[in-house]
Amino acid sequence: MVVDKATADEIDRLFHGLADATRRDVLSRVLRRAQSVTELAREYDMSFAAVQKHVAVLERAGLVGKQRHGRERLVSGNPDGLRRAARLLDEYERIWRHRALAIEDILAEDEDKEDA
Amino acid sequence: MVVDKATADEIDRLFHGLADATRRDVLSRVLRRAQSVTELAREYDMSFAAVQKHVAVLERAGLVGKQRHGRERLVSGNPDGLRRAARLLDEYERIWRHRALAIEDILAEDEDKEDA
DNA sequence: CTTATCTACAACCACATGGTTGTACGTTAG
DNA sequence: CTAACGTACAACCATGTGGTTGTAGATAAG
Repeated sequence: MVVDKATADEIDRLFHGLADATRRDVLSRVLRRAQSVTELAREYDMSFAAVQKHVAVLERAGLVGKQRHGRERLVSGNPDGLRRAARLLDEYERIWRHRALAIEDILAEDEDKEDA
Repeated sequence: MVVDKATADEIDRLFHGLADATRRDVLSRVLRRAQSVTELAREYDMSFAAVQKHVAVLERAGLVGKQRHGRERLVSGNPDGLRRAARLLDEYERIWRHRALAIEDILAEDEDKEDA
């Protein structure tokens, strides 16, 4: 918490980026191979502009990046964004595990009392 | 992908649940200790009903559960939900790593050709 | 140069979201 | 029993989101 100076908004954007099936699909595609927006748009039953917006959301979330390549913009996956999300989830799991350990300690204490 | 029969909507709800600072804070609190909605509501600068809605979102996401305890409803964290989210992120990372390995293979091939 | 392609962006619409207040109901405390 | 508490839920409002179409700017192709 102290180390991670990510603002709440950044984290909001990160998870919001992942909270849509189309965006997750785009992400998995560009993780495999960088693709132009037009190329991506062909895959979905929606307008080019809609796909463009989804890519923009992923970009703001730090999950993908764009490199211009001639007249097209190649969208590529950014594994750092994923790792950031994964580490955040790890923190919550750590909280849980810490609590689980604390409970074990309490149970152990009870056993000690029983022994006494 | 074949094994995970989670619908896209479920995953949407999962990440949407995590995409709000208040909800993440509620989650971290109830992971440490189950609390009533009123108790939680005291911590935030918003109405009881608003907190109630956030809890409902977390509940639909499978991140928390409620146990009735007298006249209050105790909200407690559900680590399974977290683990599900973490595993999903792992899948994306696996895609990336697979691609990274593929690139290494290609580079190795190039080296073979150089040797030839 | 002209044309076609890829992209960006604005305007618009329907609907979801996050917030509010108010009301009603079950349960505990006096 | 009555009063207070914890919760649930409906109605409402402002704003955000996901979609559309249309227009305009760069860049590549002929």
